[in-house]
Amino acid sequence: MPELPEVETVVRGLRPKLAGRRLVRVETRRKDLRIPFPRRFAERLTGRRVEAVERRAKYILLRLDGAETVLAHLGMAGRMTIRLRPNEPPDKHDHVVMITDEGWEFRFNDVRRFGLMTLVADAELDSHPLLAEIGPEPLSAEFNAKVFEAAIAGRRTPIKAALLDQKTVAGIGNIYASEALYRAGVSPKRLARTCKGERAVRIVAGIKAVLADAIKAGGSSLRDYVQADGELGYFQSQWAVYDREGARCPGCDCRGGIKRIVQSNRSTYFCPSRQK
DNA sequence: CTACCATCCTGGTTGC
DNA sequence: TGCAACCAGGATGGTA
Repeated sequence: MPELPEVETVVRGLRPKLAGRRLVRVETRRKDLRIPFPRRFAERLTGRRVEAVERRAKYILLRLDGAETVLAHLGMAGRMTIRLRPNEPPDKHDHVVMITDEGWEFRFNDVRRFGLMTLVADAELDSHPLLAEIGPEPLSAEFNAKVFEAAIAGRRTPIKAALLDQKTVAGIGNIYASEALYRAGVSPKRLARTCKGERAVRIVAGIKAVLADAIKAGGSSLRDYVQADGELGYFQSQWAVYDREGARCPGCDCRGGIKRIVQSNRSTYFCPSRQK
């Protein structure tokens, strides 16, 4: 899926067209995605004002008037776009369409339907099952080496798997886990509980740096991901290791180049000579 | 707690 | 060219 940088880019694209606007027409075009839409979802949104567009972890939040929030996740292949395109028929995989009072058309397209969109009362947002267990925002000051070390203390799982666990830290997925560990010089196979002290400092710095760089580039585009205006991100050209099996490591002259291994059934890429 | 596997779903790519 | 197998940015729930 879109990981944190891609979701952040989508949020930044949606915000100028959605925040402060009223939804004059809302349509769901099937009854569920990963989970069912709430009862009368479209009716309950129609006429509401979007007060803010925010991100938490990989979730997109449309804060509505009336103290409710649309909580949305893009899954692996979800796209949210917003354009002026009157009367253009929806695509087969456009599952939600919303029109604002200024005539902008929002579409949630998701071929694989691993995404979701639901409606939550603001009072229940923090304790909502989808959000309650999620760890700190990696780009916030509250995510630091001390907090990170505490989160992984005692865990016998490989550090790569621990980074994919949203309880450890929010928003990291398969691409940025590999990239962050490369920047940190830490092997993805190293047990989480051994990533203490200087290693923890380097991993936290690696996470923050790679996510910030990726946001600057508008995220990574391959296959499904596009920004809210349909443009492509370009961070994939800056990947050091992800999807680069056999390529030269950009940081050293090691012979073997980038290696690919499988952990928890997901591909991991790293440079064995730089990452210990 | 942990590892591991299957599952949801579609479509693009690879290999025979 | 056809077709089947495999693979994919996520998350969850079951098993051992």
